[in-house]
Amino acid sequence: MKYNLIIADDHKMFVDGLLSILKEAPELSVILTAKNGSQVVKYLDINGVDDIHLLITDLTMPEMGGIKLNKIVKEKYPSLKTLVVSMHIDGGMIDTLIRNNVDGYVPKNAEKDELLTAIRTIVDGEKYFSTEIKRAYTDAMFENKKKEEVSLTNREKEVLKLIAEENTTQEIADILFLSKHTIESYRKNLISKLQVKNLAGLTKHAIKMGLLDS
Amino acid sequence: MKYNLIIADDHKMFVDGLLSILKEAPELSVILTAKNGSQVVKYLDINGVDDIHLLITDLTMPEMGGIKLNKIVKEKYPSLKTLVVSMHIDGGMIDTLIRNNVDGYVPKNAEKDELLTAIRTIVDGEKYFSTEIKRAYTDAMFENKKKEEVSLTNREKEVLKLIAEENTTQEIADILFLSKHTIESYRKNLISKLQVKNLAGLTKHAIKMGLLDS
DNA sequence: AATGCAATACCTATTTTCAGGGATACACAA
DNA sequence: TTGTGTATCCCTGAAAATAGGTATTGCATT
Repeated sequence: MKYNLIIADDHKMFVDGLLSILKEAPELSVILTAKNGSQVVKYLDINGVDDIHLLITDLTMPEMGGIKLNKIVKEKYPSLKTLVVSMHIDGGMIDTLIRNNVDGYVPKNAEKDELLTAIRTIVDGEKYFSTEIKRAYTDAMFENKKKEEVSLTNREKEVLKLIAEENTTQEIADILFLSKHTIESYRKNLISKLQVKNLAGLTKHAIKMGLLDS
Repeated sequence: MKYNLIIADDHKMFVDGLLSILKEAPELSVILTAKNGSQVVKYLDINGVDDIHLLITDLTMPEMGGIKLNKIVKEKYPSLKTLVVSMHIDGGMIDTLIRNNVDGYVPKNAEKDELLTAIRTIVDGEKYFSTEIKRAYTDAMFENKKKEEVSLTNREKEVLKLIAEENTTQEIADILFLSKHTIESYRKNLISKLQVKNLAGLTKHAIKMGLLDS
């Protein structure tokens, strides 16, 4: 059986590395390499998913990252398997991915054998998560079992981002054309939702959630 | 002329990608691939630097990262050229590297041709920096020319850490057995030294400086 | 039709931060 | 010995954040 893959990663050297590893597996062929999630979605929308078996994706990419890509793919093309290969091991991200039915996750510093094992396991219909990933995930769950169910609305994220960018309540109100009282409410809700004590805690969450450009 | 290289990067897949690119250049041969800076330093201390021409290094690695590695190498073995290949483009890091006499810097999403050009330019005795890197560097310089010389005292770092950990001034005073006024002074100095506007800015710096455990 | 959630807006009161001062004491170096 | 830097402490007044509420609108789901 032959399997066709799509690779999504904006780091060319990583893609090259992946391709050279995949050369060792003659049953795997790469149909498309994309620099971001949008390109993958566009390709699938045009060409369909029928002859594609696996999407290997990085997490941090311009335009559309791996988390959103995985979510969209699993909604529109649930038959397509997805494998995340990323440098970042973050319990929260893993949680989101699992909730969105990702099929596997290996860190970028994995051995090539592990990567091939992951790919073969997944195209075979099973899931594959590296031990580091599983450990990070359970760690995150134990550390802080509340964090799972924290979901912020878009407006809340917008406000949180502006807070972390050192704007005062009044400044945020001016930026968003809202009342200062509204922003105060958002801040209050953010502090209680994220279970932090002040601005410092909010800022740390904003960074962890990748809301800031830097 | 034949050139011998050392590669330092903890991401195996990236190293594989690099090796496959370097296969195209028969005059370049890789003598050592290391997972962190310490391994490189250890190798050089034992084997000497006489037949090594270029060190290609990532920035973020366990034990010893690329910044420290470059610094040590340039101090002990100034004849060895260094090329940083990293995903992170940070003006401050670039500045540090340049001050430590790095020979080149290309981002990991560079084309393979650019990487080969960089390597050849450097072993030829010139420096090579990608346009993205140069832009990021000048951006950083214009944005904020003070940042270079910001050095915090140990006490200031201690206070900054506690601030970022969501303690109020009074709480920090209690922890450090100091007057609340003292902590207020520190906070004030930190805000002006780091050129930020409030707690959020302080917290971001604390994170960037690696003061927090998380 | 009713419930729930998101987004919006307002209020009071208290605590904390922020801005801009000044001041002492000590150590180390020029 | 005369700075220079670090660490410590104090003051005032204004601005902002925090805590703990209430309330209206609209939209979506039940």
